[in-house]
Amino acid sequence: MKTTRNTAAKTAVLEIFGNSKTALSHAEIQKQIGDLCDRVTIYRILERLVNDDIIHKIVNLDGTVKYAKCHHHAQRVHIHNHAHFSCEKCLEITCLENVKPSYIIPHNYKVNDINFTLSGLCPNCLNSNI
Amino acid sequence: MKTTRNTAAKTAVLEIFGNSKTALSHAEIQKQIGDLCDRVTIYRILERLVNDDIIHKIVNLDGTVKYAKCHHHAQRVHIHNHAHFSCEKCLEITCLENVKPSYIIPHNYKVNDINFTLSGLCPNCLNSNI
DNA sequence: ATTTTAATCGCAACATTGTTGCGATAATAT
DNA sequence: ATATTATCGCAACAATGTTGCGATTAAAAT
Repeated sequence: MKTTRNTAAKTAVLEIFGNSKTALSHAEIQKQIGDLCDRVTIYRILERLVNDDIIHKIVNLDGTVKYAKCHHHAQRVHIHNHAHFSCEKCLEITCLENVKPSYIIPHNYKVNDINFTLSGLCPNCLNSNI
Repeated sequence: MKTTRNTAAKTAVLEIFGNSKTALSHAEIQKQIGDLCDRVTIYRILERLVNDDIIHKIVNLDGTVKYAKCHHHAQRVHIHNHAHFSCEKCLEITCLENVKPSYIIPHNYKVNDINFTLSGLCPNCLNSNI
């Protein structure tokens, strides 16, 4: 039945996500974790958290991978269909929970998951550009 | 003025794209190229072709990167705002040129580029599943 | 409280993907 | 034919992710 365990490393990773308003990469998590656990362990924790729908994986336009907390809205089936915004300047990735794309797809395709990422300048960097 | 040259390797890569109906990864191109040119050269050719708007880069949900030919429709500004479909079974990625998402974004964000990828079963694999 | 079990970990080793510097090569303009 | 310089090949490196396996350890069972 595959129970999932609470370990020190997992707790630490969850706390890091709790303190972050933006999505985090493996490297960023590792920097915060320090030598509390191994590099590989972080990969495995992230994998588990994704499977348990506690975080979701975000792939950016440039191919970089980040993770962010899931905010469940009492949906039965949990699909991460909201948009992500990737700032070209500060490189931060944020979930735009309320931005959901609408689209029409040919009937002979079966869609299981979607990825909708917008890239450009976030409000902070847009202001400091003026 | 930076002229761009036609080399044997570039011609070969373009021909491979011409013969493919789906998007191609660096590894797939390399397999077809054989030892006609170096691995690094393929990276540099892909980089150039992207800059010249001859191909566009597609980042899949799982983080894999592929490239596909651009189909220009007499637009002045060339934005790759169409959807891409990634089949979970045959792993092929195809451009859905006619599928374009509509969405509403907060005004304080400046969007320069978008990535809209759908993942699931393509028509071929959907049929063979029945 | 002690034992059992299997989920998780650390480590080492490896694979893939992508980048950079630099001297050599070759496409194009003159 | 010659000059210019975009492109190439090679080697070396870096980042990211994966796998196997014996050692730990959280949590269930006793």
